[in-house]
Amino acid sequence: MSEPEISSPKRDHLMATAWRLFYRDGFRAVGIDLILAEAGVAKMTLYNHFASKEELIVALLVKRDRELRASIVATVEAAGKSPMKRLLAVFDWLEEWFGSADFNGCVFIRALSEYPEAVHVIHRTAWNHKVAVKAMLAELCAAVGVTNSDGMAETLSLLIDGAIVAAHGTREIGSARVARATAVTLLKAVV
Amino acid sequence: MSEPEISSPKRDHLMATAWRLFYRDGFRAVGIDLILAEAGVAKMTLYNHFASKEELIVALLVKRDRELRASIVATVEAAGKSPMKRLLAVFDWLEEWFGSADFNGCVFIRALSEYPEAVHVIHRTAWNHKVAVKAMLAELCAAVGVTNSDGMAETLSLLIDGAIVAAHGTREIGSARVARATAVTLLKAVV
DNA sequence: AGATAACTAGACAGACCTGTCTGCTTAATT
DNA sequence: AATTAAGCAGACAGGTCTGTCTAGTTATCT
Repeated sequence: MSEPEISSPKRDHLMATAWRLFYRDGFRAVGIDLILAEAGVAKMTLYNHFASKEELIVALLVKRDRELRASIVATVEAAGKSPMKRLLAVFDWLEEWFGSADFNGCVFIRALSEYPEAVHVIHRTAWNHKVAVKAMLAELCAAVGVTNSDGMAETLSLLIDGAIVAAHGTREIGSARVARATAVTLLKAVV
Repeated sequence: MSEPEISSPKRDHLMATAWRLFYRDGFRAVGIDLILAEAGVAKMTLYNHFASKEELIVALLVKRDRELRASIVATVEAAGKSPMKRLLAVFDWLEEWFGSADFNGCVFIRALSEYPEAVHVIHRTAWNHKVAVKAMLAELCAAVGVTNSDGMAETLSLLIDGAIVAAHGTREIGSARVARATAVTLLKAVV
């Protein structure tokens, strides 16, 4: 409800600061007061833009979902026309992400973890992202010529999420390459 | 430090109560006071057994790690002598776990998420579990005759953790079957 | 110049947090 | 019977949490 897409400098700045702190330390670990102090913004400004901390978190997840998928799409497009190269570009994107300086796991998996109840709006919002990514993968699989593109997308999703968890646990990029190599093996078997 | 393996009724009861609440709601979401109230135990009793909340959490993760791996081993042993059946029994174990009434994700992935910093003792303890499971998988793979058993174990770990995340997001057991079918495909290709 | 909207600082409520301390009771052991 | 260990209830400290409210300030628009 309420206007979902309004943008303003203060709102954007609050979201950027909140994102940085939440992603670094966790949603429950970071309080509103810290976000306000770091952003240099008054408390009522936050509560004029967001009804609650929960709504702020949901807005951040929705925004991050859009940006992340757009980033994947850009990498896929840059990979050229070959459907196979385009699909595998997702794993290259993954490897680059794991290697970035501020990588700290997947915020959606972490949101699922911090708000574990199935009915919680943050839990559901986080899972929506994974569903959307799986749909992207299914399209890329279909372009490659995979008959059961939904099934293959589901499998690739497992590999990707597993690789993200491993990268968070080890701080190494290797799991992206393992996932990619496994994807190649699986795709060779069906195309 | 301090005696790591002491067991007492009060300590066990505290750990059981704490486990239930932490697993249901999360580590940061559950306070010491709630655990004490639910357990019917005085605060000083808790702090006589554990130096801090953090130490309690670590003790719970270590205990859960032992129990969980023992449960997997039991399932593997019950699967008979065929190395392939024993390896695939892990995925049957997974499916049964996903279907259990109180399944609420993997507490280790959730601990990685709630304590995202690499150096945090809870983060490291949680990851230790994943390393230990991977070692189990490598042994089972070697018994099957997989040459690169460590590599295959790494891949299967990705599938398993991905399946856990998916089961937590969907509350459905299907991801266990997808992971199992993928494992069969991969194993057929190398054995 | 007057009105409107956005932002500010800061107090405030009421609850919760972890961890410590004290004084008392129970139970087992010697 | 005396000692020791374990657990009890509850106060306490010092801080943090989300969210509300007030009153004053800036800036824009008509």
